[in-house]
Amino acid sequence: MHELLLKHIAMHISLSPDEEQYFLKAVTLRKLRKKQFLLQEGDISKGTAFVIKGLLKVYSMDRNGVEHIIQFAPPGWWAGDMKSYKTRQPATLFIDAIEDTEILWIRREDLDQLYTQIPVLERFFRILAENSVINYQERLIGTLSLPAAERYYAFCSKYPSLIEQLPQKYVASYIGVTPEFLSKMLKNKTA
Amino acid sequence: MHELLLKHIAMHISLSPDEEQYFLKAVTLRKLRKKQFLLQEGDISKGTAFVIKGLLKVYSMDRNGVEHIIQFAPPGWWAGDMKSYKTRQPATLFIDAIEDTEILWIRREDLDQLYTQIPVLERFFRILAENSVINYQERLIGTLSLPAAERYYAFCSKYPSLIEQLPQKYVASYIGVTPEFLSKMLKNKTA
DNA sequence: CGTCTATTTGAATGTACTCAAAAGCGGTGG
DNA sequence: CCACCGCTTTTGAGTACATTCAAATAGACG
Repeated sequence: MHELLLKHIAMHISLSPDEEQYFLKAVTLRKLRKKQFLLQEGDISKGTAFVIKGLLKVYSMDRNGVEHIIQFAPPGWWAGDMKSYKTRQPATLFIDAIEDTEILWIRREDLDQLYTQIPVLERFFRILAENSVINYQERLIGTLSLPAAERYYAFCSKYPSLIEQLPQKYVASYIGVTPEFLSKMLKNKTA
Repeated sequence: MHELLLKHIAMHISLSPDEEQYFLKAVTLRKLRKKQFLLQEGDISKGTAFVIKGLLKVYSMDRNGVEHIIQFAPPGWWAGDMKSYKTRQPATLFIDAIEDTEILWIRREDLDQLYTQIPVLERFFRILAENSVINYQERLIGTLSLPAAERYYAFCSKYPSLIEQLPQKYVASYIGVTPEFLSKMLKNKTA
């Protein structure tokens, strides 16, 4: 059940079997039903989730009630509201399950402790955060410099499996257009 | 000359005087003239810069030759092409000096060594990267959900000192509009 | 089936862009 | 110290990409 997490960690750092077990003790399995919230705006995010099954979306809601998806989290990905997590302020993001999902949950206090007990975990999460920076930079450049059609194709080639799995309107939200516009766009390109 | 860097580090972790000196040994002062490049597309980024004086911009160039600024780096900020730095692939970003600038430069090999010699530096750069993630997330949400005028006001309130220092066209690039459009926008709002 | 949600379609609209040209501003050299 | 040059900002007209709103159609699920 936790193999995916250990494998994921082993991609970046190496832990002794003892350390692995110690780390896993801090982690709890949680299940979310489709449409269930992991976090809502106003909550204080008390931990971080590692998805092992299913699919989460992380999004903000604008003042017109429109969702803007900033991340999908399929198995092997982390999801959280980093700002709320770090500052202990109310979240500005929502996280919910697109389908029935299982996550491994780590509370902030536990992770903070682990950092001192297994210092190499600092490296692991440093690398994770740095990779995340790279991703957000590239996405930002896309929204600043590419038309919608090319953002769509970039998404397709970057996340081919998600395209098949996701309702089109979520892809529209992610690339930053209305569902209506994405629909028309796809029709024109095929014709 | 290096006080700003030590002060910046001390905000997040504490180093012994010995560690501080050891860290500073890995750092070299470099000066850039206005308009001089620190990094160009195609270069392989061999290090990271901490600005102590002046102002850098980090940007990408689209196929029409238009700059899209992804970050300004005034004193106290870091600048680099994280992707090229980590993967050792040719950079996709440019970095140049908006005005005469002084930076402290750390090469990747030296920083990698320092991570093992002063492990708490992992924590420092983890925190830095995490804060960076928060920033990019917020900016992404802005570009997805706010009209240009509000992105402009958000920029003004977040970076009041930069507004006075920067040519308007760079602000336009950062918030993701053409200089012409920003000019018209400001005229209308004042009138 | 029937209901709920997602997708499609169309018409009207709006926000921001392109291109071109004029005006403003700052620095430099004569 | 003024004149000129280069760069930034402004202005205007025409255009394009994407949105809004409304309604019809299609799919999925109980």
